[in-house]
Amino acid sequence: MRKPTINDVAAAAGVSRATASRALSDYGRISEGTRAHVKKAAERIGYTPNQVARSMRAGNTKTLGLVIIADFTNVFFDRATKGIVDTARANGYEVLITNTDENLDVEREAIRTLIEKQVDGLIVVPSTAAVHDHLDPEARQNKPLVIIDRMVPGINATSITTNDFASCEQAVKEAKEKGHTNMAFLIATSTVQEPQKEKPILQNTTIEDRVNGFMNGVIDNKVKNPTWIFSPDNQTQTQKALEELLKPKSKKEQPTIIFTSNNDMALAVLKTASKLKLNIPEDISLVTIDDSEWLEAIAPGITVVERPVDELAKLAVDKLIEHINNPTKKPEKIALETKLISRGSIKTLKKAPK
Amino acid sequence: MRKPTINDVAAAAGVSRATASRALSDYGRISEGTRAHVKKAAERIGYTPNQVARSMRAGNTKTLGLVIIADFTNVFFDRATKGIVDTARANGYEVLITNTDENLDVEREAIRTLIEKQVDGLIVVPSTAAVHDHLDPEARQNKPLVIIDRMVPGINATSITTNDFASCEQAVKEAKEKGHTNMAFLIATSTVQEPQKEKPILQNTTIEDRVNGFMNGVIDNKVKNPTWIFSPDNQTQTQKALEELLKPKSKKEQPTIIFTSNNDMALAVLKTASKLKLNIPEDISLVTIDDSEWLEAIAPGITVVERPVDELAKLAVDKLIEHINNPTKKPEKIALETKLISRGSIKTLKKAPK
DNA sequence: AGAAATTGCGAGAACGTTCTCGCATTTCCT
DNA sequence: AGGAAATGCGAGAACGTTCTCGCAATTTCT
Repeated sequence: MRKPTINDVAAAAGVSRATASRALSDYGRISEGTRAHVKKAAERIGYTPNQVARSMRAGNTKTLGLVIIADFTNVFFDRATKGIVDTARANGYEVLITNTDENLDVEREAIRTLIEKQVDGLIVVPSTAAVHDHLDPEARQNKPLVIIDRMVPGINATSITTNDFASCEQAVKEAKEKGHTNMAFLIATSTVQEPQKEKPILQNTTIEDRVNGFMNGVIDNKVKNPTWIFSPDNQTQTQKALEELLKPKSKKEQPTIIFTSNNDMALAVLKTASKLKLNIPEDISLVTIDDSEWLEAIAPGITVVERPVDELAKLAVDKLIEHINNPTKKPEKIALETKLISRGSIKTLKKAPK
Repeated sequence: MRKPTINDVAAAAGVSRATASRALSDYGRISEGTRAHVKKAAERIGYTPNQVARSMRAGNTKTLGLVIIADFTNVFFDRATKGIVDTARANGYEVLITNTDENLDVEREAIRTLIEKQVDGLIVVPSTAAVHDHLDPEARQNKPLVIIDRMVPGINATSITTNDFASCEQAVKEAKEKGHTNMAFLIATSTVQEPQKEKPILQNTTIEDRVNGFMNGVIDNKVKNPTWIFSPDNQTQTQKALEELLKPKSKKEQPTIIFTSNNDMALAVLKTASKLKLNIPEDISLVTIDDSEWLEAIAPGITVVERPVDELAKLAVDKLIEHINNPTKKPEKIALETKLISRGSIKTLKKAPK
């Protein structure tokens, strides 16, 4: 009734447990005859190895832990998850996944649990850049860690991020060249309660990088009076702020283009535009960050800053496994380049002067 | 240098290993004083329990296995994954995830691996309805199994699916009432090499259910000459078939509405419409299955059949845990109701003639 | 006060593997 | 042919827990 163990295989084959193990795991000194004999016996009684016991002995689990933020409005995390799972599998690892919903306490608890489950390494999207005690080597029992998407200053771990700065800057340049002078920037942030115009302390380095890229574009291209809206990642508040922004006023003040810091914000723009009967790009232009298939499919195609998410995911797993195989390997800080994909969502207002 | 075990805690507290275990896991007979003393010692030396060893002894891992299809064009699987991970976590379980990309061999292998890793139960989106030997009780060592999204005829396991039939039928009815008589149906299938008009053997029961719903709607509403396109889930071939369908011809033959069987097909329609400069719904109406935030955000909002994915995910985990806690529990077949969400993507051609 | 019940704790087995030894037996070399 | 080397296999320990027993010390009951 109990499921067969290696002892049962040994008994069925008439050999010792040690020999059975040697036959099944192909190691050590064993004759070809007995090996085949044991394998046949194992097959006959329907034996399957117990990886938990094997892990116990071996001291590794061939399992990676992934702590990530599940957010469907942004395919980045879903794509990253798939990339990580597939790459891990190709290397003989499975992945234990936890979703934090960007909550630090959940993240703490998740890492503790994964460590207790003896994962061989961790990939984490940190929910905040402010603290990292729960990510420090002691907290993770010196297990290798790769953080992705966002940097955490001062952390002792390999990180793989994207360099959004240049592409954001370039997006502003492209808008200016197409004649846009009144620009609005809609930035997601979880620190502020109400949408505001002043730059708050941003929770993570990725958003910070994007804002800095936009700001640099504003300065380089001499954009006058850009409108900044820092809004919580919250549909109702964001849409209210947008309606305020887009409702008819003097031509001088009305923005002709909106840059959003993520797809959630872009969706808010689309919804508000739809509500106010504004068309893209005839009435308002739009640029966002992170590509998604629907951004390409909807007419006229939304211009986006694309991040190399598949490459990032693969690299994260590869680097993690390198660390697992070589514990003395030094951490690296890797930033992958992004790309501005120009589609039809920036209206050409006039030829650029000069 | 080694990380502390319960033996180290025992030594540090000056008690036996048994007492240390009693103190840390809060069971058995132990005095309040020694319990506190041991806990303090554990804290001091930085002890964290080893769940692998615990699993070894206990015979359970508090881990569930999820075998799913990662497909970003359809949020269903991503939402389901999140729902499953979160619900599992709330019940003290972690989730090992494998992606099959709808490949049966990968699915087979994934299930074997998860069983070897001693998961306490499995949730599977079966890639095909045709075979299920790898899902049979022996193959999974009598571990509980819940299959979701698709039925597998003749399988001995709990299944949680959605009843798409009624909503698909209703969608056709609504189109007819708005005056549509020339209808086209675009169905995803992986069995055919080229788009075809004849209904092939469909790989899974969910698609089958949708097609049957559409067909029933066609019959009930006396729709003449519906156009059926069964196409592989492949952008280029599907778009070619669509261009053929939508290119100008006599008014009589031109469909005024397209129903698609999933979001991937809907994206193909959007792309083709964009390419041919056709607007939705002015030039062509559209209805698809499975809601996504962008389907609501893009003007004028796409009418969809919504499936209760969060509920489905939660139910899958709840039922699985019930089976884990009560191995004699009988399998159930549960079908959740879907809902037609009417937005603006069906153009009103004329009032229905009552 | 003496017997009975209760309490607190340690010794040791068990979960299912892998791996190090050691000991026969066989093969090889001169 | 006789010793050395190689081969094949079994006994037993180890990985880190939990849990059953048994025993001494304490408390409770009559």
